[in-house]
Amino acid sequence: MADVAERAGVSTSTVSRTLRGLTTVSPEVRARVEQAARELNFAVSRQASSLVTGRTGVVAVLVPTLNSWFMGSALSSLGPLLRAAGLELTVYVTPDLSERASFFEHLPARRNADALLVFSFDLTEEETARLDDLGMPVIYVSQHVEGRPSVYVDDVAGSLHGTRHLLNLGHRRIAFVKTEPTSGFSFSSHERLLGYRKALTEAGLPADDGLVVAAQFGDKRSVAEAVGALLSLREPPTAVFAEQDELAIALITTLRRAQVEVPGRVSVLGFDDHRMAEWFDLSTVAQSPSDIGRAAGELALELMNDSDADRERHVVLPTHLIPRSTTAPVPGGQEPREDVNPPADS
Amino acid sequence: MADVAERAGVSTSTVSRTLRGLTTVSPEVRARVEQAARELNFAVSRQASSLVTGRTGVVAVLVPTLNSWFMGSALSSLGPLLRAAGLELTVYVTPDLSERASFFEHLPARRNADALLVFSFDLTEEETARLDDLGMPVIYVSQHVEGRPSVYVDDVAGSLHGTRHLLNLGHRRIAFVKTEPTSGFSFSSHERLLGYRKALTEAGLPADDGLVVAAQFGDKRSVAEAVGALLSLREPPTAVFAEQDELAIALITTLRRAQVEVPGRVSVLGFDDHRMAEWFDLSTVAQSPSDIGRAAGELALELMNDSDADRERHVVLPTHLIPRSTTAPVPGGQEPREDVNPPADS
DNA sequence: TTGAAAGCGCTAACAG
DNA sequence: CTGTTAGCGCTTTCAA
Repeated sequence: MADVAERAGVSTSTVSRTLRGLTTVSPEVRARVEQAARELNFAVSRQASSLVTGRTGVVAVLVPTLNSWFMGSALSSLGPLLRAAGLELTVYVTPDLSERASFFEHLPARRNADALLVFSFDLTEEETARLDDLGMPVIYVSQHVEGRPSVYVDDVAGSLHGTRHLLNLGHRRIAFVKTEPTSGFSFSSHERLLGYRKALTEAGLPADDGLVVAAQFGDKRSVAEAVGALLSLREPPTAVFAEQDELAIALITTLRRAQVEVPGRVSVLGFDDHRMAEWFDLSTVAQSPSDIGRAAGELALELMNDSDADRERHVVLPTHLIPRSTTAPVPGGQEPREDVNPPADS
Repeated sequence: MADVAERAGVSTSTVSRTLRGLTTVSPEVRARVEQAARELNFAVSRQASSLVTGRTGVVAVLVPTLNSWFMGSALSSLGPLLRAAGLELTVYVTPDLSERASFFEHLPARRNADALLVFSFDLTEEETARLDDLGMPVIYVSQHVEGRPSVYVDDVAGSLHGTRHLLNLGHRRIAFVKTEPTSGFSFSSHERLLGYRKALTEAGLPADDGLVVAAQFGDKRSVAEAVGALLSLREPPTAVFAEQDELAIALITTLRRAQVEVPGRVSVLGFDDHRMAEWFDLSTVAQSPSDIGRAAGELALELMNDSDADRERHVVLPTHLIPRSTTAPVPGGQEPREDVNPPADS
């Protein structure tokens, strides 16, 4: 910066002011400084400036993985939003429990970010407490934590509506397939199961634990076992609600391979509206990760810049049922019954 | 840090040495300092330390998007690798040309990273030159640039082998469907087309431009048009090689919807071995993005830490043909001909 | 093995 | 509107 100052014939203070866009610089001086900076290919060292301002100019995100449709979409919208605000995005990828433990032990973000976005984690009390005294805004994304800023879709309502759709098609035996609980790395899982149960209760149907099974969509065997469990029930389901689209696709493939027609014999409903859902013509409950990313970024900016901002704000995004061709009326021509519809819409 | 020093009854120099793991600290002092640091919940400010050391402790990546199977997998393996080396990962997401221009204009990474990994870009000479005097190692990933460190799979060989597979099944009319050229955001595209052409030439087949069409897999209409173009040829293809798995899936869906059996009438081969490929039972040419991410990270570490390292090293990763159920012998029972096989294996 | 002192490159407060 | 001055929190000589 000293070089730039010398070349422009001014002090470093002036260079600093110019480069930060302060208005208290005369146009001619500004022009000279900018040219000098350009000629010398100068860029301000964030390290040095943050040392004195106390702001790092970076927003950190903690994610279980980057290898998912959800995270990819969310961060792809978050990134540009932050850059537009002059901020950098640093990512902590925590694929397993030991990485996670290490993150919480060292909290490397501590002094190296102005805000932290925590994605899709199911945190322990202790972990949350740890983050509380991190000294920066912490936003919980795709999950909600009491009394802390959060951004998420209403998973309960989403699966409530999804299940109602199946009920309205006349289905009475509706299974729910959840992902294998990879301890602490998913939050929505419970909520979606909750919405499913709520809809059944609403319809006066008894809870049947045999209809709730778990599977990992990366693992053909586990999917086959889940399907097997359902098909071997005394009274097998006529519809399956999958916790995620990818799981739904795995289920459909497995069912069809076993000569069980979808939706002829079993309807399958997903959750996400994953990019692949359209090609599979999968009926699903849509959420928009890019909206989530954007909302989370905006909330982060607000909390960073405005100390009066509501530090307990919850931003809840909607879901939308997208009926496509993997859900159909219950086989046997049974007409949807009136009493299926809930007394009032939530 | 001063607080820690006081609490441990030593100087800040000693604290600094301890926390960096230097061996020139007596065990008892080290213990005291570590405890004090823990009690005060202290973390070193990267900003301050990098100001004096000149190293930022961050590795930057420039990516066109995060919203893809490839990027997600690559970064999911890169992230933990860097963290293990005590480095942070900052991501510049550049989804469009204006963001890209802005990145190259300001080069925000300039003084704020120790290395830059550039993913999947098709750079202009000028952009490459710009990166050359960034003052840090720049590694080109999933692309190769003459005289610069690069990590990529051998796309040419991959599609050469893929095409040979189709030839060996007796196919003679083999189409290639590429992605719409989103100017400058893909590199492998050309290479894969090249490998395809090479295989045809090898087999003594003429190049037929009518067999090469473009489509965007996000856009049903464009996929339908591409399929239409192929089906309306005087002599339609009996096999289609798609530049990417997602495109292959879109093609298969579109073909089947049009009552064109796959692989009964048309074989379809993909490229990537995307997570979904297995569920679709898609024949494909596999690459491993997580291996790429890992190799890129290792190369970056090497270039950052060892000034004698080869600054022009190219790491080329292999591809593997995975035959599944979307490729079959050419319809009509025509036997594979001997002269299809190339004189020598590459 | 430890401490004292001198900056790293920048911004902020205060004069002018 | 611009320059001077004093640090921000660390690491690194250099001495002890």
